[in-house]
Amino acid sequence: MGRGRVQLKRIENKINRQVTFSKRRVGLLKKAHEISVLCDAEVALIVFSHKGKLFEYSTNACMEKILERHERYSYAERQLVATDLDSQGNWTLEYNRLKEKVELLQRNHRHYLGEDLDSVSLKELQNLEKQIDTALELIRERKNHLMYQSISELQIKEKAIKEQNNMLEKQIKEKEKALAQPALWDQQDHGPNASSFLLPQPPLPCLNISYQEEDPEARRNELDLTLEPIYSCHLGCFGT
Amino acid sequence: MGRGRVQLKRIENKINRQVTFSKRRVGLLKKAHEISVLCDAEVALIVFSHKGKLFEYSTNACMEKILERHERYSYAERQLVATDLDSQGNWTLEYNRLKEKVELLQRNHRHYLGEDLDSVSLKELQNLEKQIDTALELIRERKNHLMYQSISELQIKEKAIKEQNNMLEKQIKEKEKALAQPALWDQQDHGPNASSFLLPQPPLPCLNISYQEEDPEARRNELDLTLEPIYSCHLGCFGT
DNA sequence: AACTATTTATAAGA
DNA sequence: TTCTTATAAATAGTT
Repeated sequence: MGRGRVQLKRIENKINRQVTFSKRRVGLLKKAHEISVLCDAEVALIVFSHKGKLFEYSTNACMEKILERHERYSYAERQLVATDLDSQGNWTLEYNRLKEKVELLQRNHRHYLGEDLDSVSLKELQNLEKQIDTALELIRERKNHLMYQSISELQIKEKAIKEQNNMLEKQIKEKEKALAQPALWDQQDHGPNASSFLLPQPPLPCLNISYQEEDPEARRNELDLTLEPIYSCHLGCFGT
Repeated sequence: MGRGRVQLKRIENKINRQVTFSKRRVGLLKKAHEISVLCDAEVALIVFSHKGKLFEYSTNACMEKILERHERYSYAERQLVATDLDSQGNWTLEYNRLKEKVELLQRNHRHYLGEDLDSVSLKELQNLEKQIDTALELIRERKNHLMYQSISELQIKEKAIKEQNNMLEKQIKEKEKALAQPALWDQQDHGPNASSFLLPQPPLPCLNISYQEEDPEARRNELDLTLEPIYSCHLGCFGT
């Protein structure tokens, strides 16, 4: 388009290149806008001149949103491509893939350990962070489970110990009664009280067993009620 | 270019729009490549079709690098613009930006609630799911904190109650002693023992206070030791 | 997807 | 830079 054909190679004449850049830049941005409007597409166009000056166009002027979308899309695509190749059964490809994969894994492994991060961009770092977060989720789930158990057991213990307290207090009351009527004590109360003094534990095991049979489920449900609503919260947003 | 002028407005005929999109998309990508080569410029072009399919071009196929460069550039620019506007007091621009932002936030908010997802592709949905997972982290952190507190408190309680048990058992022993020597009881032990019978609680508050002053820290550190190693675990990776 | 009449983009020149 | 103009390229409507 213009006088004479254009060869697709760098224009060596500096002035010429600059002029062509200005003209084509306008044309490119215009076309980007046109396809965006005509075809209801979302377009983001970024152009850095040779000198490093930035020119950009984006549908509805929300560059960040489109880049964000691209970020998400290309991340997901990478994962799909990886699984796609699995089902092809091409062994040469498979081998090269495996080699690449090993390298990737090693690199990732280092990244997961926080090493070799010089070559990792901020965005990639952010992604890395996310991935690690996700990995943590499983661990946390397990941890949570253990913690719930721990709480349940502590609560059971607590109950049992309280029960034991009550028993002991009752014994004290009995002693008090006995002391209040010292005349009767010699004949009646001596035997039973001596045995309960030597063996104060018996009530505890019995209580433990009965609570473990029955209470843990109720306790866990109680805790779960405070857990579930959290998942319906909605936080965070794309835009800055 | 073509038979008849084109009006710059959305093509309502669906088929027509799709065809035009295909044609113009090729043209646009070609032109992006041309300016890149001819003028030694760095170009990144992202196009999402109406249906959400991605098409992209980037100089030397390094999209990430260019987007990063843009990120850096536009961040610096934004700060300049921000300070500029502050001193200019250009409220119209500011207003429009705010309006855009609100719209964006609202759209995102709906997506986070699972509404309005018709225009969101499967891949984007998968990513959205991930983002929500990440948002959950903060909530879980808080929850964990509360759970640790709960455990600590239960353990403190447990200790205090056990302590109380010990006290009560001691009292029983004293009673036993007193009963074993009924002759001495009338003159010496009556006053003190009666008061401890009427007020069995006093030892507990004292213990509670001393534990709350001193034990929680030790307890929490104990728990943290089982927590920290988890964060240094390395799981998951990019490729599958 | 291929054709073709037109419009549009732009290279070169001023 | 901007305008002009000849010409190459892109593409809308059609087949």
